[in-house]
Amino acid sequence: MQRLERAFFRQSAPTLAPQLLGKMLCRKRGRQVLRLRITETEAYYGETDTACHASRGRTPRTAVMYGDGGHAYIYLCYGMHEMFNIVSGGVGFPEAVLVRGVEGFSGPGRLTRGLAITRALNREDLTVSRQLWLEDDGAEAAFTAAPRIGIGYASARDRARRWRFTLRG
DNA sequence: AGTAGGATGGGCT
DNA sequence: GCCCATCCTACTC
Repeated sequence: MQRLERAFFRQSAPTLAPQLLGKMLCRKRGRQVLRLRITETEAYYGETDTACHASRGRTPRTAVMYGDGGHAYIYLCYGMHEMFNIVSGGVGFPEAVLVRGVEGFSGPGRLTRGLAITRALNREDLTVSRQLWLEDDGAEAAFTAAPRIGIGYASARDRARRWRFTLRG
């Protein structure tokens, strides 16, 4: 088991998102560590991506996306669902990968509830955290690409982008 | 200071 | 397929 480090997360979101498939999302709970394989991701890429929260510019909420790759961006959706994103790329360009599914939990709201991932972990540095991190166990990961979910407000061009990645098999 | 709407999910028809 | 719970963010006045 190898913890994923900074250089890996500094790739652009559309490149990083499929590479996160098959990696282990690790969450410490008491004495135990839950390790669940990532099965579904989505890329959100820059201020010009009208589906990305940063499309309206930098705000207190989105500031973490402008920071270095490898940090957690966690926000509340529809007043009840915590969404877990991994900031990608380098400093200054806002982008992130939404983790939409892990083995045992399909759906971005369900997996955060199942792993007790809340906004208390917003901005957590996943390269050094003892609470939340990622590991590579060397598994191969074939995937399929499709349009992103729940972004009807975005431009037709951005709705059509195939930036949703699902583990095949 | 007030408010519209959202990167969802479960339950019912 | 439709409805809606539930609350924060960001935009408007």
